[in-house]
Amino acid sequence: MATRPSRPALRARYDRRRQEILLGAARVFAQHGYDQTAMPELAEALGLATGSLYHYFPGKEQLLMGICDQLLDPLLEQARALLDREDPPEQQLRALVRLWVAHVVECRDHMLVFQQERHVIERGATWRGVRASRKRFERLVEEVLTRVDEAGAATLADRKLALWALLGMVNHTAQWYRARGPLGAQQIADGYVDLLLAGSGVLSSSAGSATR
Amino acid sequence: MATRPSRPALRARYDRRRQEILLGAARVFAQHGYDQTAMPELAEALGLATGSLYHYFPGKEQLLMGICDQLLDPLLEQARALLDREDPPEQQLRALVRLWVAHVVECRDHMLVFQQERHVIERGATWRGVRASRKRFERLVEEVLTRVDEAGAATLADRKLALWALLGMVNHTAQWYRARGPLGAQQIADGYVDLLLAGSGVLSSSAGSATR
DNA sequence: TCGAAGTCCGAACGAGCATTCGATATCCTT
DNA sequence: AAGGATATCGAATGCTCGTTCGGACTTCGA
Repeated sequence: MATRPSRPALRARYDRRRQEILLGAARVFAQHGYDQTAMPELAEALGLATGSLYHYFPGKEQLLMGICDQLLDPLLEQARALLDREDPPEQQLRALVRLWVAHVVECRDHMLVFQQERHVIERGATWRGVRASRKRFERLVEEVLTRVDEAGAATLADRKLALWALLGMVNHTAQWYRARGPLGAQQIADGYVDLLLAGSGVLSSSAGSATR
Repeated sequence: MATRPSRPALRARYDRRRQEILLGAARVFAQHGYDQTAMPELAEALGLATGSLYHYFPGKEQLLMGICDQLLDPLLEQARALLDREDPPEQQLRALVRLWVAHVVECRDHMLVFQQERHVIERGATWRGVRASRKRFERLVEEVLTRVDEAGAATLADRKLALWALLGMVNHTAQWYRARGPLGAQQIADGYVDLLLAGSGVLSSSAGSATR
C-alpha cells in the first residue's frame, strides 16, 4: 500500500528500489507512451507482479510524477550551485549548458516522457510542484543570459528569444541524441553556446569551447 | 461507417466537414492529450454525437493520422516549391524558416499533438507514411543548409548539429508562442536564422532580416 | 414529389485497464 | 528462534472507453 518502512534500516533498500522502478518506468513510458502502457505490462517489464508496484507507488500518476522529479531535482540543484559561484557570465553559461545537455542525454527517457506528457503536467493542482520546478530552472537559465548580456560581453538580439531558442535546442536533443553517435554531450553543448554567443557578434569560436 | 460519398456534389461538403473535425480534434487533443480524450468527450466538444464521428473516420487512430497529414502535407508542399526555385541559398534558408515558423504558429495544436504522440508515430507500419513525411521535410531543411554551406557564404561548424539545433528551435516554438505576444512569426524566424548564420561568423544582422 | 443516398443519433456492448486485497514468503530485531 | 514488519504475489473487481448498430431525419437528383 505504498508505505515507507518505519524501520530506518529498511528505508535505504526501499528508496533504492523505488528509484530503480522509476528508471525502468521511464524507459518503458518513453518507448510505449504513458497511457499506452498497462500497469501489468510495466510490472512485467520490471520483473515484478502487478500488485508489487503499488507497494512503492500509490498509483500510476505518482509514477509519472516521480519520473519528473527524478529529472528536474538534480538539474535544479546543480544549476543553483553553479549560479552561486561568481564566475564570469560567459563561462557560467557554458558550464550551465554543458551540465544541462549532459543531464538530458543521461536522462533521455525521462526527458522524452516529460515532453510527451506536457498536457498532463500543465493542468491540475497536483502538478503544481513539477511546473514550479520547470519554471524555476528556466528562470535560472534566463538569469545567466541576463548576466551575459549585462556584462556586455555579448548582446543578444532578443533575450527572450535567445532563451526560448536555447530551451528548444537543448530539450530537442533528447529526440535525436544517440550514445554511439559522433557527437558527445559536451560538443553538443558547446555547439549550442557558440551559436548563441557568436550569433550576437562576439567570439566566433570561443577558447572555452575546445573540447577533448 | 466512414464512407466518402459517391455522388460528387456531396464530396465537397463531406471533405470540408472532415477537415473541420480534424481542426477541432487537434485543439482538444493538444489540450487534454490524445489518450485522455474519450470519443464521446471529443464528439461533444465538436457538437456532434459519438456515432457521427465514425461517419467521417473509421477510428480514433485515423483522427490522429489525419491531424499529422494536415500538419505535414502543406508544409512539405510549400517547402518543395521553395527549393525548386534557384534563389541564393541564404535567401532560401530564410524563406524556408519563415514559412516553417509561420506554419508551426498557425497549426500550433497540430504541432503539439504531433510532438506528444511521437511514441505512437515512431512505431508500427501504419505510421510509415507520417514518418516518411517528417523525414522528407527534415531532408529538405538539410539540403538548404548544405547549399548555404557550399555556397561559401557561411560555414556551419557542424552541419548536422546546425540542422538539429534549427529543428529544435522551430519545433519548440509551438510550446511558447502566443498570438498576443510581442514577437511575430517572421521576427521569430529571422531571429533563428540570424543565430544560425551569424553563429558561423558571417552577417551579424542580415539585411534580409529586416521585418515589417 | 419520390426514392435513394447521405447524415446524424445515442444507447448498448464488450474489451481492457487501474486498482484492491487476502494470502504467502522473506527479512530484520531481539 | 520467534514474532512482527516488510515484500511480493496474482486473481478478482469495477469502471472507462472505443466501437457498433438500427433507426430517424435530411438532402439530392430526376
